[in-house]
Amino acid sequence: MSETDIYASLQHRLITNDFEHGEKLRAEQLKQDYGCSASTVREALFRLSTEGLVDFQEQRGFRVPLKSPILLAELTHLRILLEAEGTVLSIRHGGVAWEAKLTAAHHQLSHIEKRIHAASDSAPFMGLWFNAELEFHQTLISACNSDSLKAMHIQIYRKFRQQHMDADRNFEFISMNIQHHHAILVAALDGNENLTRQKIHDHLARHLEPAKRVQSAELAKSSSI
Amino acid sequence: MSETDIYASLQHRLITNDFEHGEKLRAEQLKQDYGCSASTVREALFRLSTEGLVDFQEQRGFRVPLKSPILLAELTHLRILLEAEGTVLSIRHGGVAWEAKLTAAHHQLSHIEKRIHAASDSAPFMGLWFNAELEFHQTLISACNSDSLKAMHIQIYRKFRQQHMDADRNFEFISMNIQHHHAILVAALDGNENLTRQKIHDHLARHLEPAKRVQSAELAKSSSI
DNA sequence: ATTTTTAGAAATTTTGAGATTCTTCTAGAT
DNA sequence: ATCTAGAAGAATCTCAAAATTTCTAAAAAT
Repeated sequence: MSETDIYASLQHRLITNDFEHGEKLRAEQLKQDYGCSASTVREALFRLSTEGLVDFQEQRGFRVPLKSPILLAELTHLRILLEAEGTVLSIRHGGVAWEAKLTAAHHQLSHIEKRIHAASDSAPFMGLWFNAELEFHQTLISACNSDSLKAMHIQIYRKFRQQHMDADRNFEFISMNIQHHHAILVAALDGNENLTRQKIHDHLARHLEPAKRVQSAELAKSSSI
Repeated sequence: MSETDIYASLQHRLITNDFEHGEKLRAEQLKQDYGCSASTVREALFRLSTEGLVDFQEQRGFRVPLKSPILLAELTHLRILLEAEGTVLSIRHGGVAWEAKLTAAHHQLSHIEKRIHAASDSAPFMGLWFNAELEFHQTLISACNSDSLKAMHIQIYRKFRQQHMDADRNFEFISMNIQHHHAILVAALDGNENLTRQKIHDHLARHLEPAKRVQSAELAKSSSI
């Protein structure tokens, strides 16, 4: 297993909350999991720290970041900013190929969400849902013609997931999600840029405090770049 | 010299173009510069690769990213997006303290730019100008109440600088810059959010191809989050 | 009872050598 | 002349141990 594989594996474990928030990450311990030396794990942890998925302090090692409602709100704001911008650009440059891809991604996600909605226990579906949800949101911005924007978005998305991996399993949430995703799809296929921005905002703003939600909605009305 | 110091030093060297674009970065060579072992340099290079300031390929080491007009355009777009958003938030939350800080930062920058404008050779001022320019743009977004937005901005800014460190030395550029920075300051102190967005856009859009500039201006008129 | 000191334990950082992989160069075949 | 195979050389990657720093908790001092 190479350094890059270990990096990818740790990244996945961090965003699926395989570790506890605040937990110490010791290279000497983690090397057991991967059958390699501590230095190799250390290199991977350094990369993850630059990305913000791991906290690093000199001479006192690595830790999983603590849970923070403030951070979650910040990340939500940035997701709204980047996804709204990226989706509008996709509407302009994407063409039919993008519309087809988006429809497909939505269909897949919608299918899984309906199964969760019907099932008594959503736990076994969470892995599938996770992938489909990411795929849908990535497809939204996939035709924006900016690799930098996409890279920034996935980075924010990962930190968002790390902060927010629970409470996502109740009936009401899934029910709302189905409606939200559908509203975004319809607005985007219709080419209605402002409505698309609005629906992306509405979808993500549920992760903000009620007070912040109003503030953010106000901002939505102002003009941007 | 600790790993963190080496990381910071290499970061600075990379964004001031101390290395050639495309140059190979050998840990075995760089260790000479810092009097440490190759592994320590390697760890720093890994961190920089995650940040996008260094390209990494398994089994073929590290390289300084090539110059790319496309990448510069993408980074410019993201700077406009983040700085416009951050500045509008600062206008709302900053209060008098922020206005004072912004005025001070502008005064400092303006002073240096006027000296450059008067001088025959701008080269000796570039270091000062670099710091003052970054300080001004960071102060714009400093009261946005989002450490995540600031972190994202500095990351984009560094990559922008790495891509764009020349051609910044001619008369016309500095002359325009003085006007641009002043226009942003006035609009921000006036609390005029839309005008501030517009001026930030105008200031940064000079790094876009003429065609892209129009496109970007259109986008500026649409509403955002 | 509270604070400070200190010695031992534990964790982190750094190092340099060995193993592995890639690149370049050369000789022979097409 | 071009292409391929193989060997020599160079760079990269991995690892375990040494050096450094921090942490813990018991003893001493206030």
